[in-house]
Amino acid sequence: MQRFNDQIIKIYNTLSGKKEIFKPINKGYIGMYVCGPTVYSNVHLGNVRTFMSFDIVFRYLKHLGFKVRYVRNITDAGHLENDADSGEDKITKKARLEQIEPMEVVQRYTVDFHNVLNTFNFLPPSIEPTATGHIIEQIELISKIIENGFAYVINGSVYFNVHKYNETKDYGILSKRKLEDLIHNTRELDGQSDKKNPQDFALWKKAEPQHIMRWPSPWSDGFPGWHLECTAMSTKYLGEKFDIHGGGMDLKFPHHECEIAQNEAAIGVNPVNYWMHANMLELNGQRMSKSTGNTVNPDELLSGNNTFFSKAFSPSIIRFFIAQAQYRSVLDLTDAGLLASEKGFNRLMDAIKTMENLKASTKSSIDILSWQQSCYNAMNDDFNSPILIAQLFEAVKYINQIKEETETLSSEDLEILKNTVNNFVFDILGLENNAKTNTGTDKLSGAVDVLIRLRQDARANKDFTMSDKIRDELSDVGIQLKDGKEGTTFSLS
RNA sequence: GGUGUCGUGGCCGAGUGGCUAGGCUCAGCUCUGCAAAAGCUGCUACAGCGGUUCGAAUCCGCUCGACACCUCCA
Repeated sequence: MQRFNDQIIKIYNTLSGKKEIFKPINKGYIGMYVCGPTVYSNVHLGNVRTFMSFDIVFRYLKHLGFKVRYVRNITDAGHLENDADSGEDKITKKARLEQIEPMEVVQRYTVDFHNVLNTFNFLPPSIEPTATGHIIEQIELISKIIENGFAYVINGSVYFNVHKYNETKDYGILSKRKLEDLIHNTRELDGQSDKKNPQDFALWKKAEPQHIMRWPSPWSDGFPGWHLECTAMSTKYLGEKFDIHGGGMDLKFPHHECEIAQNEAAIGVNPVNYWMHANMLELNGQRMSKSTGNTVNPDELLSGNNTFFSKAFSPSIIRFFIAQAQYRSVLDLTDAGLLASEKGFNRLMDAIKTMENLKASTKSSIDILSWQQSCYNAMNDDFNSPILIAQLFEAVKYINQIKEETETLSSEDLEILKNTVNNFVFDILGLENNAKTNTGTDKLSGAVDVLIRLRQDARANKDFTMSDKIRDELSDVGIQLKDGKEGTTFSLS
């Protein structure tokens, strides 16, 4: 269904600093590239937030009927510890520390990454290319940049000439930096450098003799620079110019700035129409940092096995918590915040369960179509998921009111309500109803229904000791009974 | 030091020149055998100080404060 014809999407473009109306290069098709992880350690929740933001973008665009090619790379080589020549490739360093083959590092943390994303119900990207799988493309790209005069070779390494580039192009166009300021503020790094200027960055690094990850090239046996892989792979799979490029805020400079420079230097075009940057996740008001221990891994949060949180939280509750903030805002992960999200999430899920059994009326007292459009409006406005969730709670109110018979919906409108809620909650936000996915739920509900009937009998006989005993003991094992006009229902807490 | 983002009610978090999201918490009421759930109602905020405007939390300036980036980072 081509719903996109009816919707006007606005995206906050880092390049312009404004919300812009989104127009894909080819009608109905979207090319989207998001910088994936460097697989040298376990992903943490900050990573999860960024990728989740773009997962929701991907899901929404697909829902609208766009054909989206979503490319998210795996950086498995070339990402240096720092910019000095002594800087070691992150993967190589980890391999040396753990005394294993670099590709074992890559394998281990790629698997971890995929496991975590599966747990959080991510949609897989269309293509997930690796840096090591595109060495040839990267070498070709470097050759072009050298040919065009924007890079130089020294001692087998190739560096991008930022100063030369800035003479005719704008280095800093994305991050709003001026080369002048960078020159004055670049910190002196230890170790001697082959670079002509500290602002120059590596396109190809000659490998030291002990370096295991190495490939032959016209300049030396070595490995590609980090910024290069994204340019090579985005060009290969999305073309010289594509629609959306996403990533974490922290990649804006220098990584994304360098991507633009490389593309301009090699091909002569700015590669991306819309740059999107997801903001950081904090833990208890402070930046997540491995060095200070202020960090929590997904499995620690899901198992409750950590020192920060009072209990374990399910993946959907974390997803819901993240979606309650706009992707461009800093979000603070706290126990109180997660507990509040858990309650809200459960209320939403209870309402969805209630919704399935609602009775239609002959007339509608609610303007369901205008409510439905407000859901789209929320997402159209730079993927504003918190507003969408506010609208979903409007629906919760409607559902309860219809159940209480203070509002009515025709069968046609009731279908619209159901479809819209299900689309936005499950397909677009990617939430999962935990009760639904529990195995054996049918048998469980059968058993609970028996207890509910026994309790009804007891209540009819005014044997409240017995009825309360049933209620309280079910509550103790996490089953909560709810008495309503239409009888008693239950939910799992 | 430079660049950028931001300061919203008890908490979390949207929004943005006039119609003032939502969640959680709290209080009251309705319903109920009692609870819970649900519904209804209440708590009316935008750091401070100036300015622009008929009107600003929203625009401009200053002050104070927070954060990010400038070195690898989602």
